[in-house]
Amino acid sequence: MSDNADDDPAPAPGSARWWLARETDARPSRQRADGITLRRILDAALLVLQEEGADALTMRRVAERLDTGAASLYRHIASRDELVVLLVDDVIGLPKSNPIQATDWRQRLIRTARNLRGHLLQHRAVVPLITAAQMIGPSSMRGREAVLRYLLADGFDPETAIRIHMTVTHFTVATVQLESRLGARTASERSQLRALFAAQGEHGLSLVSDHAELFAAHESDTEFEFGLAALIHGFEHLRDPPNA
Amino acid sequence: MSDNADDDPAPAPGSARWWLARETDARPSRQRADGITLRRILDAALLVLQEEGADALTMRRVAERLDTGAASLYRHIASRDELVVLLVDDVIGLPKSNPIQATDWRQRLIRTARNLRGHLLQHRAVVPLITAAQMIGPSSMRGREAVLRYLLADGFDPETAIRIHMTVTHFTVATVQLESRLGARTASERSQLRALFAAQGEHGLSLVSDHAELFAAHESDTEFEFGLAALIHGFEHLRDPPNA
DNA sequence: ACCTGAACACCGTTCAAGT
DNA sequence: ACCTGAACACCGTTCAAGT
Repeated sequence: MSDNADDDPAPAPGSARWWLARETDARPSRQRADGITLRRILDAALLVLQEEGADALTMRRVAERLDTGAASLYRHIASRDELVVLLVDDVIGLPKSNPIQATDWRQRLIRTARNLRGHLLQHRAVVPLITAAQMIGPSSMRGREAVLRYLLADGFDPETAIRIHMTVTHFTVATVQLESRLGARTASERSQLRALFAAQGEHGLSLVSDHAELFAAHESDTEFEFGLAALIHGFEHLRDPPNA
Repeated sequence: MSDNADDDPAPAPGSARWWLARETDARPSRQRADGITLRRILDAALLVLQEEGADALTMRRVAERLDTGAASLYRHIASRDELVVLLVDDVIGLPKSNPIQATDWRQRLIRTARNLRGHLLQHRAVVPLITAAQMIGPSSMRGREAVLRYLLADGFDPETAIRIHMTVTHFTVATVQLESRLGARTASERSQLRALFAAQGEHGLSLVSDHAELFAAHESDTEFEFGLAALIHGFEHLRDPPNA
């Protein structure tokens, strides 16, 4: 009789329903004879991703690293999509971030965002795989709790605190994500970029062409710091209750 | 003797070198007998994407729409990657945006960003395919020229203007991108989300659990407007020369 | 000269057959 | 009962054979 999706037989990997089902089913999953575990699959997948690139992340290749066939992986995960979701959450949770010491909420927000950015940049390979759907896994939840704690302690009301947290987190992930496929820019790539901007004059885009040098010089580190500083300036106007 | 990549035989689709090579080779590409053109391929691809989803965007399926075989597409594009890059730039360029009327740079920035967001939301299917690499195609370049024009006219120095443009554009695209895989949230999905947040109490995350309702209620429209307002507040502090 | 069917080297996933 | 080789239904891309 239900017309919602609560009884959908197969929730999409990464969705709230999927994570919930996962908590419920959290059976210890009796040790298999062959010694293959979810942990080993995730480790193997991360290695494939880092060493061979995104295109190489196939069930067959991961299985190869574990000296078995692709079919064997299906005893531990239901699909390749699940593997990706679990891998992303796993990597997001890796940094045993030492608690952030700072007296000021602005400083704590900035350091938290920089920590996340630094961590993501160290794991560039997984960044393109991150979607909002995956940012509700256990690792993301732990990060949320910590940020929420200090924003509330600093006098923000819960609604504003959550909005600030979401905005900064999404901004940080997104900045890394949009730059991740460009990779580290070589001098040659930068000069190609300058040439491309300069060439736009031929299509009547004189301003883009005139400032080709500045566009080519644009650094995503700078953009991140600039945007983060602007956001935090903006948040001060929205503080509640005002510090008067 | 060159140790840079300028003579790399096959630049990656979407890279500056690739776009540059495309401008140079801009031969009119003599009409084929069968009437298949790049234009028709892009239109067919967009239809496949919108009607059948991301997984259906295969060379075979696009070719089917044009009553031919996959091999025939390779006379017009070099690879599937090229198709995706061209499709994304094509869609970004679609809106014949009527020039934005506003007296204030803040208002113009806000309307430009909202226009872009609205346009992307109307073409959700292509959003996950956007990367920074594609945002240097001809359509993006045209948008850049327009934004740059009014920021410079409003007294920003070129470096700041470019930074503001890049930050707002990336923020806007990224916000849509992170939410795009969640799709329109149904009441059921929202209640699942609330349940997931509420369940975090069992893992010691009491703040996340206590505010489950607020997290589940979080709207990406609100986040977008909140972040955009905060960014623009922040930009005012960085204006150069100051309006004194 | 142009076009494309058929083939190649892959995929994710399933399941019958083995242990 | 558990595991997995082999098969199925797909991919993107190539190229020899056709027109």
